[in-house]
Amino acid sequence: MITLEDIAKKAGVSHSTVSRALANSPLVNSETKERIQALAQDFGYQVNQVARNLKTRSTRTIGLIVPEVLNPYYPKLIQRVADLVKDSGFSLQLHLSGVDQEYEAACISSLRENRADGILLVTAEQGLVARSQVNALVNAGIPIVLMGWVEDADHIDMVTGDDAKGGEELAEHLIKLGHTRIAIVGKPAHRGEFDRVLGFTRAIRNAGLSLSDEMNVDAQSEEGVKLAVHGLLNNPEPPTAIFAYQDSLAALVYKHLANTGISIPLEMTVVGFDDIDLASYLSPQLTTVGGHIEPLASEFVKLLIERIRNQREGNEPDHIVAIPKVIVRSSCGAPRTRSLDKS
Amino acid sequence: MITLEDIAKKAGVSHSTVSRALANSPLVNSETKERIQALAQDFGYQVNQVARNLKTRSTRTIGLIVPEVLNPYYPKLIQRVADLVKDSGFSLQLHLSGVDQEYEAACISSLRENRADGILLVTAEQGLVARSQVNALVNAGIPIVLMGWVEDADHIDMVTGDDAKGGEELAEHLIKLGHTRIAIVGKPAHRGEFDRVLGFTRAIRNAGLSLSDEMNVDAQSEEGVKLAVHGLLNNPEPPTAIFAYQDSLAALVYKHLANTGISIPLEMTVVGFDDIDLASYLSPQLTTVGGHIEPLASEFVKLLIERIRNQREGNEPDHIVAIPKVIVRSSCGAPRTRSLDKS
DNA sequence: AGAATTCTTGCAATCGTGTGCACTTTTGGT
DNA sequence: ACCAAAAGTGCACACGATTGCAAGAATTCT
Repeated sequence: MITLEDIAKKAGVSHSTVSRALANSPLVNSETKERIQALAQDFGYQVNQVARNLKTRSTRTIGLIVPEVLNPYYPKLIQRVADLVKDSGFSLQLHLSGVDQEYEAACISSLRENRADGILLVTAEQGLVARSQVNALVNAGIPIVLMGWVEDADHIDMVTGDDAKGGEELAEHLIKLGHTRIAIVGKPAHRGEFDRVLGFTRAIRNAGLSLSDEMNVDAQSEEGVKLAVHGLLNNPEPPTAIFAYQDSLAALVYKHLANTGISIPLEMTVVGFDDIDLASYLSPQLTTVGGHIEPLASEFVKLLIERIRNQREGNEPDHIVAIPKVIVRSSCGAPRTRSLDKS
Repeated sequence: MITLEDIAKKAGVSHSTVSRALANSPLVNSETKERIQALAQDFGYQVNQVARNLKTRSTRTIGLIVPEVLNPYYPKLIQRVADLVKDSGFSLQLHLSGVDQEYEAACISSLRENRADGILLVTAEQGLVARSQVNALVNAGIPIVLMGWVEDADHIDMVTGDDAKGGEELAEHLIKLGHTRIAIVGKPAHRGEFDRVLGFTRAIRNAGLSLSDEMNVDAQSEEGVKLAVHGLLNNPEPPTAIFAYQDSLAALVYKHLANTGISIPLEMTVVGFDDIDLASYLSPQLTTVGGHIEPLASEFVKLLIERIRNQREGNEPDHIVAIPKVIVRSSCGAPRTRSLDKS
């Protein structure tokens, strides 16, 4: 690999001059500057960022830790974050903390050792696993922003989606359509999902409606959803709407309703949560809650980069909350009413 | 940030000894070694990989360049690659080359400047854009492996999925079921898709069947698929099977068949290509072609790491081909025949 | 006891850049 | 022509680690 020194020899100057010339410093004569730049170009000189990083004590790299990438929620986030990071002139170091989450701490360590300028940490179902490592970062003054739902983290910058509010608005949408018997299907695995249900049930109770236990069924596997749906349909008073609080579960609900010959939305309204791509591929397209990933990702990156740029001011940790929106598609109708067209 | 020197002072030894102690070198007395290790632990010493990388002229980092991450094909690949890279003791630097692909060259430059030990480059629809940069890498002896369909690249290591073979086997599957009038829907955007159709049509011709022009319709948008499906159904001799050569298109075909009241697979067989998650969420589950991402990713990483580990032997560039499999699900039936159960 | 060997440890150079400081050359003002 | 200011360049050190070599201390052997 060709170095500053190599170019210096060819140009008959010292490496300092080459360094300055390539940095376009006004300290070097414009003719020699051009000569050196041309030479570097010709010989395909590529700066050694490792050396530069060592000298300048900065890497212009930010680390992104995400649990996994198969759940379509995360790629959306990654794409957005990557674009923003790139636009800000940083590189992205991606780490997948894995399902077991043991690895989360190792990811943080790796990023520290590699002197990332800042860290974006997306917590997974278990919440914040590597709490002590994160605290160490904060104490060391290394910028870090969390994304997710983390308790007892007032001292850490954080962005969060307000799933409770989203659930609430979704319930209000159904109530406005006239539904009074609404079922909830799923099994909360993390704080966000728990909040969705919380907001949803709160809105239902606020509307003076009741939510009996048999309208609230656990289900996570394909088989579980099948049993849940059949159970609901066999109820003496079956629901007119089903809230599956993950889109992927809603897709399974679709499937089992189809097997039973029940039409959506004519005979049953179904809604989900997350707005993954699948939601608009389903037929009929699924009404769901989402749209907060983009603003969330923006704040996520923006906040971190501000911290990196000047750590001195605004020392108060920020907690930013994004409110998701109900995305109305064609899987909802008024209860037990036949409408004329289905397109 | 705390350095070797800091620990050395606290331990009353030189930084060389600390370095050796932390590397668990047999050159240092076991008692002092333990003392130093304990000290480093207590003070939370984190090695500066930047400095280490400079000295050792290796970063234990490999770069992965992928066009984007919203197409569900790529996350699957990324997850697999990330796991393998991690297991081999490397870090992953992810770059998204973007849709315009101008940025591909910039990604390569960045990875070179950061002295990545090797580069995994997934080409996009346009094929290999940054050809000159890749050639420069090869000339400089920097390990790089391509994934995709690249012409005139005999001198570069490459892994490729044999889409033609996959298309062929898919066609044979349909022929075996008894189909004779088969339609193809889509619009080839890159070499892989082109190959799928090529293999598919070849198998059809080899079976002595014909493929008229009106059975081969362009479509890529939702509207396009709608028109295509309606056109096919209104044909005097409509097809009994439709091959949509991306799963996402197949999903649209599903939707428009449903709108027309045609049942899959009783009245129409539909098959796709890619095996994205969507394929098994559809109802009925979609028969498609896939399963080669995992082996492809494995070879991708394995090849690169072998090149990194010892560049001397096996200087012949490798071209590895993975053959995808037909994944039979429930969207296929015999033509125009009513079967008894639909599960 | 003296010499040879083995253990430990420190010194100093190195990786490739960036940059303060000193030094030389050029410019400009009188 | 002389001197002050400005411009251009190189020297040398620093960033934080690794590592060959030498040297001192401890051990073993004759």
